[in-house]
Order: sequence, then C-alpha cells, then structure tokens
Amino acid sequence: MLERPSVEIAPLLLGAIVTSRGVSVRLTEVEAYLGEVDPGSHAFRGETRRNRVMYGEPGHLYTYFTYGMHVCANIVCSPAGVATAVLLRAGEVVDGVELARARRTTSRKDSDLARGPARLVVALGIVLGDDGNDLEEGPVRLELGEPVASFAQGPRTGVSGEGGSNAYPWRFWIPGDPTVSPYKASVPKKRAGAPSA
DNA sequence: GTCGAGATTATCT
DNA sequence: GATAATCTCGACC
Repeated sequence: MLERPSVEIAPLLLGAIVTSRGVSVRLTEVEAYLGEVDPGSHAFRGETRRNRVMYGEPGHLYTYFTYGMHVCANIVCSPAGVATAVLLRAGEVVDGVELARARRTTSRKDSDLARGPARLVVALGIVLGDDGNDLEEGPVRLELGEPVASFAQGPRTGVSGEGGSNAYPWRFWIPGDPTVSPYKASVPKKRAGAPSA
C-alpha cells in the first residue's frame, strides 16, 4: 500500500485518520519528501542516524527533533532502501478533543490544535521515542479512510535551500479546510546567516 | 488579518 | 560550531 513514492502517497493520506494516545486526527495537509533526489529532504545527503528509519520499511513512523524544541512526524513510504516519506503537516482533531486541547495550552481554538507539523505531534502526544514505530501495531496508528474528493497542491514551506528545494510542489492539502496551515510562503531571513546576496 | 524577530537543542560536519 | 521539514509572541493594519 505505502510502497510507492511519497508524492503518490501524500494525496492518498489526505482524509486519513491518525490515532495516538487517545486523540484522533483527520489529516488535512501533508508534504512529500523524496530523500535522494530532494535537496530539502533529510536523506538528500545520505543515510544518517536521524533519517535511518526512512530507509526502512514503509508504514512506519519517522519522528525527528527540529529547531531545538519541536518534533515532527512522517509516514515512511517506498520499499525498504528507498528514503521517501510524507510529513504530516496539519489535521483536524476528530476525537479526544479535550485531551488535545489540554496538551496544546497555547491554542485556544479547535482548528489550531493540530494546525502545523509540531502542533500535530503535540496534540497526538507523539514523542521522539515513537521513531520507527509500526503504524499498525504501535501506539500511533494510521487508518486510511475514503479518499478525498479533491485536493490542492503547491510549493512547500519552511524548507531550507530556498533556491531550489522549495521549487517542488509536493505539498498537498484539502482545499477550504480551516485546519490547513496559513503560514506565510515567504522565507524569513533567519538568524543563522544565509545571505544570498 | 499580515509582518517581523526570538527562542532552544538534537543532529550533523 | 553551525544548522534546522517550527512555534509563539509582539506590533501593526
């Protein structure tokens, strides 16, 4: 099922249900990463300790720590040995809303509970230790529902390598859904100097 | 609503 | 030592 490139899997994950530790989320926004040929992917520069899971079997969870304070979750695609994955960017909490709300004290609206990769992870109670878990047996489970009628597609956001890595329109979302990240597409200057001029 | 800047630490070179 | 697939807070419209 998931043994295909993430660009093909990504739109199929829209509308799927992810359940973890008492909270269920319906995915509304995802992003595809094609390890080897994708400069924006962690796997672009080869296999490392962090992206090791991406090279493993599909249907597993790939979590990573980023920006020193946030955790993001991916679903590993493609057969073992091929490092592609789908980043879970946003979703709608369909079950365990109160629990999710308790975890996300900074959000005061339901639609913000899982809007954003790190937020989604927090709402679901996913931790770094869930890295590599089987999505059929582990604490985090994926349930593919009926495919969405339609989806939108566009450039990714927040990916490093402004010049080329965000040129790939591998971001998918459900049009009109309030839980889709409204984040600015413009890349900030960052504090760790990356002057292109 | 949009725009701008800071925070904070595992991982990588 | 530098980087990073982000979030939150503040200011402005």
